[in-house]
Amino acid sequence: MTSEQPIARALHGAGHRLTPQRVMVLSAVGALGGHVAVDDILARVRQEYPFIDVATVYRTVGLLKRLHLLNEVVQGGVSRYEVADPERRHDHLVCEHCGKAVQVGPRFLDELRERLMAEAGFDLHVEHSSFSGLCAECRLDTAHSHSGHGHAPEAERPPAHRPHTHQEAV
Amino acid sequence: MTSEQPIARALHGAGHRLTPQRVMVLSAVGALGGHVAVDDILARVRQEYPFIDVATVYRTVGLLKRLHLLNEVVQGGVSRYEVADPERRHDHLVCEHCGKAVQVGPRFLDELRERLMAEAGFDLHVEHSSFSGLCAECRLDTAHSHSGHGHAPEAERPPAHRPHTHQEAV
DNA sequence: AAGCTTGTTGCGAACCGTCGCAAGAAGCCT
DNA sequence: AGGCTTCTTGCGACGGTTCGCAACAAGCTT
Repeated sequence: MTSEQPIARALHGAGHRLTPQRVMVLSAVGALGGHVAVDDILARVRQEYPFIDVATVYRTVGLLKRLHLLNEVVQGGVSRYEVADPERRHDHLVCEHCGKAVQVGPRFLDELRERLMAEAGFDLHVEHSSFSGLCAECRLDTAHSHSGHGHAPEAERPPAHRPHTHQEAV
Repeated sequence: MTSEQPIARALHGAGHRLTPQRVMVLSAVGALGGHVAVDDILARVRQEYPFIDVATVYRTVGLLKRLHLLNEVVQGGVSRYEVADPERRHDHLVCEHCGKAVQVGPRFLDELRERLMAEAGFDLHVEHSSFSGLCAECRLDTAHSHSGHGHAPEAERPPAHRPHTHQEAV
């Protein structure tokens, strides 16, 4: 199982060094699967190397994200990570109510990207942006009285459950 | 200048209380103008009421945001606020390089909203989402070698300048 | 006007993430 | 292999933000 070929190439290609910590962080995310929090990564890596520091994990996931080896999903203020599979690119819509991350295909946001580029000259980095709202389920649950979507300040969203790692595909 | 009519109605309408702190925070944001950081709000309010706490300011801007009296702009990890004017709604694209917030009219993101709602059943809250990328200026500056936009992990973005309060309209 | 209820405040502690720095180690060049 | 340079690591400290809790006060009720 010497599958650290890609990470080695990616790091060296960008002038970075291949360190055990980096390999361990990446494979921890892979092993844990889904959307993994920094804390979970830390705990996992410490199973085989107890001396790793949180700062290192943060720096590493940041780097791996910039190298497109990891994707970041910001869920309720905290960041979670997943291994980036270019074959199956998808973006995340995070529900403010239940905290779940809904995955959508590239087609939704690519159009936005192109429009922003063409009309505002702004190069949107979809992977670094965060899309927040209400998922289909919670939208129906929360559908009490709503006269209209006007400006009259009134509606508040209920607090979230803060689950651990939920996902849902579209 | 008894213009706290709206805030009173907004708070009461949503079952919240009208407190001096809340009024002061809102008018501080208005008085300071532009995209205001929590620290600035705190300092400003303390000029007339030195006992207010940071936590209160945070709780208050959070509440006023939920009531659509304030908009939040997340710039490089720190939140800034501006008074929400429904007449001139606009959304923010934050540049990862220079930290500036580019304002764009509603037309860009409304379409995305509708599409996500129709096709994924997801109710996107544009005001709570964050759009990150490169502004026109920085995109040209940063345009060194870029063979293609493929998956080959290579490109990293340079560090930001972290300015204080920059704005730019489109 | 006085009482009660419940949302709010201020405070301190906790939390997530980042920074600066000195020690350690990748990778390069003999 | 040995040495050098420069990137990384681990650590402690710090910044922005949130949380828990007891004291406080808005606004309702009488």
